[in-house]
Amino acid sequence: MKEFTEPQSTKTSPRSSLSRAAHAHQQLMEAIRSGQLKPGQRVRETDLAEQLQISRTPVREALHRLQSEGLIVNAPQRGLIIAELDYQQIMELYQMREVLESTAAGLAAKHASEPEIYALREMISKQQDCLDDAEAQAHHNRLFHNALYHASHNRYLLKTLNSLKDAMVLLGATTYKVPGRSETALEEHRAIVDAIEKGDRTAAEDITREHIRAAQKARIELINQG
Amino acid sequence: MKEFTEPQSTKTSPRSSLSRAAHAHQQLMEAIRSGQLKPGQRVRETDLAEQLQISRTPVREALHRLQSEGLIVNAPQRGLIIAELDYQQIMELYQMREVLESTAAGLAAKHASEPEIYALREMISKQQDCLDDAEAQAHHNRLFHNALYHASHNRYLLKTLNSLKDAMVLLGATTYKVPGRSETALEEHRAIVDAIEKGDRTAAEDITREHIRAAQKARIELINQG
DNA sequence: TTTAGAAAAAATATATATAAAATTTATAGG
DNA sequence: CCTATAAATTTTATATATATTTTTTCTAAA
Repeated sequence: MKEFTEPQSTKTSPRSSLSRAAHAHQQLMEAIRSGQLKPGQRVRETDLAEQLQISRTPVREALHRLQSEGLIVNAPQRGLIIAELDYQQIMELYQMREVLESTAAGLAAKHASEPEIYALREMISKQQDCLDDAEAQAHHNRLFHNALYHASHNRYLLKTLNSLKDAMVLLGATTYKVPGRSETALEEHRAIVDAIEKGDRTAAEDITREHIRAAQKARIELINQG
Repeated sequence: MKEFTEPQSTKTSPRSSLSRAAHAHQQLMEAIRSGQLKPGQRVRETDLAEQLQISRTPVREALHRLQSEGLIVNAPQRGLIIAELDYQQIMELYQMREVLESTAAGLAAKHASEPEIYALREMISKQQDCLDDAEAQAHHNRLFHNALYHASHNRYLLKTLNSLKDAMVLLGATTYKVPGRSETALEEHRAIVDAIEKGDRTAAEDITREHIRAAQKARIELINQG
């Protein structure tokens, strides 16, 4: 079996200060994101150890971590496989995001510092600059949401939302491929930050809830098209 | 150092079909719950391997898992220690529970099946039967909340709430030790199930939010007494 | 004393070897 | 041709050995 292609000088290649286990985890996440590893596909310690040129021990740790994150599941009669989310589970995922992201925005409206709000605005402006590139949009979108999680100043919320974000990798194509979604999402981000800046908790919650619902609708559209 | 006392035939001794790693994890959780391992205390692979009479490998896995669950943290200059939650973090924990438990109750009002509602009532009745025993109350309380999580029919919510429940172990003494808390909590549980049975989502959410807030107040009371 | 730095000690990360499970394949009986 | 069972194979779990890294201890200079 062929080894994972590891693009050299890209921003995706952070480097060797990482433990081998952490590195393996990153590589696997990236392989899932890029589609080199597809949902349902089997994953074996031995294979990965060989492909990544390390021993089985750190691979094992990475696999355990991915299991606890729900990206890999132990399928009876099949062994470890990349998790396949069915429609129901995807809806549960968005339902959860709706609750948690709106909570994060609401808390940010109460607790975000001026520099944190500034950072959110910066990200929106970066996103504005690449409205035509769906992948870049998705990247900046992730950064925005991450900054929002931090601004909530609740560590459990932060951790859980990060975990949900990772699970989103399993869904494949970004919803920014849906025509018009980029522009709408950008507007929604602006409205969220406006509400946070005003300290309007309820508005921040409501707008964010609608933002996630819109993303969910775009996702359903993508699913129904195949 | 002395070995962990492992009470034999109690309900806490599930047995050997478990992998060693899973067993180690259980033992550690139990040691934390029982106070044999206290927050801030150092935890070493080698020690545990010796105490549990197994090799370092499964101990390592258990420790990693506890780390990802937040029960153990890697303190710079000190190594692995049992996590110590400061006041702020405890508040964040209850804030998160407030959001998630109320969401779970709201979803249960929409999706719980008749047998699931029946199970909730059974648990309330069991709890009624041991109003004088704080530990037993705490046990039945955990079962009740667990059943509530399941009734929400959202796997991400279930998983996250279970994780929060585990983190609660770090808080030590149960809030059922606060005079009158048992009786009040029981009434609140009844009100929650009533709302669920009626399919009244908003009521289920509101009552549950208040239930968690009451628990938080009891917790604060415990903290302030030392 | 205090503090920087080297040496020693301890602990963790990784590799590899062995044991135990689980899965697949092969074979005999229906 | 199907089914059940056992042998063979693969894969994972655990143990142990080795390599790195981190912490501690000791020493010497300020």
